[in-house]
Amino acid sequence: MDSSARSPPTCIQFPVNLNRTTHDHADHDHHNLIDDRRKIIDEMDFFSDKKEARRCEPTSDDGADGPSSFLDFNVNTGLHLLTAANTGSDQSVADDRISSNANNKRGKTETELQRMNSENQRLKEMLNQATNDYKGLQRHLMTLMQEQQSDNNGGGSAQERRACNGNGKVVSRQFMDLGLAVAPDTDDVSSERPMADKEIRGGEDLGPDNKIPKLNNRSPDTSVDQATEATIRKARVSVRARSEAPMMTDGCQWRKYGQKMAKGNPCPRAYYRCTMAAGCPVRKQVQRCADDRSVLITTYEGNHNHPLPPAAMAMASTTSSAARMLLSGSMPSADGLMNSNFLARTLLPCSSSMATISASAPFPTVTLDLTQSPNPLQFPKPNSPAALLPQIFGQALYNHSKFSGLQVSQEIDQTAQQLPPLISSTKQGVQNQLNVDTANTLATDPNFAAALAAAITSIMGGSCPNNSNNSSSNNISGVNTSNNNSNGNNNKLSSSGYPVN
DNA sequence: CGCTTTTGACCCGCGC
DNA sequence: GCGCGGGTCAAAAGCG
Repeated sequence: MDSSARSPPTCIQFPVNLNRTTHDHADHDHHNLIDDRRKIIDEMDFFSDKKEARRCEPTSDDGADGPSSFLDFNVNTGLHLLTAANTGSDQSVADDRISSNANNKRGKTETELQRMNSENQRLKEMLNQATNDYKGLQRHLMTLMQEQQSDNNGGGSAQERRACNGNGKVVSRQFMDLGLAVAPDTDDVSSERPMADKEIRGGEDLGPDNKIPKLNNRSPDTSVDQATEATIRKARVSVRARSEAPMMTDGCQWRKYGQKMAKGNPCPRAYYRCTMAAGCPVRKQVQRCADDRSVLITTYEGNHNHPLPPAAMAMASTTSSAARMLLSGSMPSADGLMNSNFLARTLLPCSSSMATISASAPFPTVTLDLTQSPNPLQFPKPNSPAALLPQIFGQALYNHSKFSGLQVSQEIDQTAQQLPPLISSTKQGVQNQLNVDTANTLATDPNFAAALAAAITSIMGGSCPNNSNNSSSNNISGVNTSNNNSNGNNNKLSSSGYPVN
């Protein structure tokens, strides 16, 4: 398994913002090109007669939604020309009946068509040139990163590694691992699904396996994997977010299976399990913060064993990655605890208060605190606040990757129960690489994570008054903060709609 | 009618 | 062994 083969899945960590940032990234490199294209099109319109220009306008609108991709570019240009050709053809038919000057007009149009064809050719060459330049730069960047990493290999101390953002192979591998944690390589899908299914059945009594202790009933050969599995399943990711909505939108389908009063909190804790696939082991708990009931605490546990919609990929990526990070940072050893504390410090160094790791029993937990607004900034609102979490975790994991040991074999071994790939096409594979670069670039921005958290907080807080608008699509019944009673184990709570995924 | 929520009961681990 | 608390089960109820 060479490093080049590993690269593609690396970026799956940032499924949502990747798309956005990829655009941004591409825009940086192709901004001039796009601008040039538009200018050129304008020029074409300028050279065309007014009728043609008017006819071309709707065509150019086809690709006018946001930053245009290369595909849009090609198609757009082609349509442009085709429209012109058709225009000429139609005109000639009509003109045959009307005027003897039609031939003159037709000849004019054909000349125009030839000119536009050559223009189109020239634009395509420019596009290819820009694409090649970009790929070359990207390769160069990767080379530099690897060189830097090899330089850093000499110094073994954590401090040294902390001081320098040595990435290269280490980071790549970490990203790969994380990618596997959520969405394994495309090529593995076909062989993976059956394995995942077998895993589910093997976990026997379909009955949402759950019962962690029961995992220990397998063959001795898999004892290590079992331990890893159990640890991963126990590892939890807790997200604190300020929201009046009953539940954080994460794109998954959940079914409530229980509710209890937790000690020390007047608000009940609701238990949900993922219902997007039978036997999916993922659970989550939703509870209001005792101190501040406007804060919603959502705790995720486990990894999905089924495909997820993009919206759900975000949170799934976050939780899965965090679980894996905990796995490497909270092994049952003194070193594990130390490592966890170390991780806590390395998580989001620019906003250390946002993420904490608790290695204490019973379960290692990463807590993402999105309730603090260190640096209010304006960000484009994503479809789901959860969509941004992987970005934050990307930062955390990026940093963590410099310190933690990597369980490559484990990661590979556990691909079987991980999610299928988010990305399958070659073009998107290229985007993956761009995404990693983008994530790395963003991770180096000291204000990025903090600003992002502020944006998330504002988004979630802003969704309160009309959360039916923002969260109705994915919302699930959850905790009601107002009508809690504290007698006995269970409380009656109001319910709401189901996810519409 | 099928799915989800509710909710009392049950199981399990842990501390004493 | 017992009590406590967290977590889950499953029958009943609710809902569209």
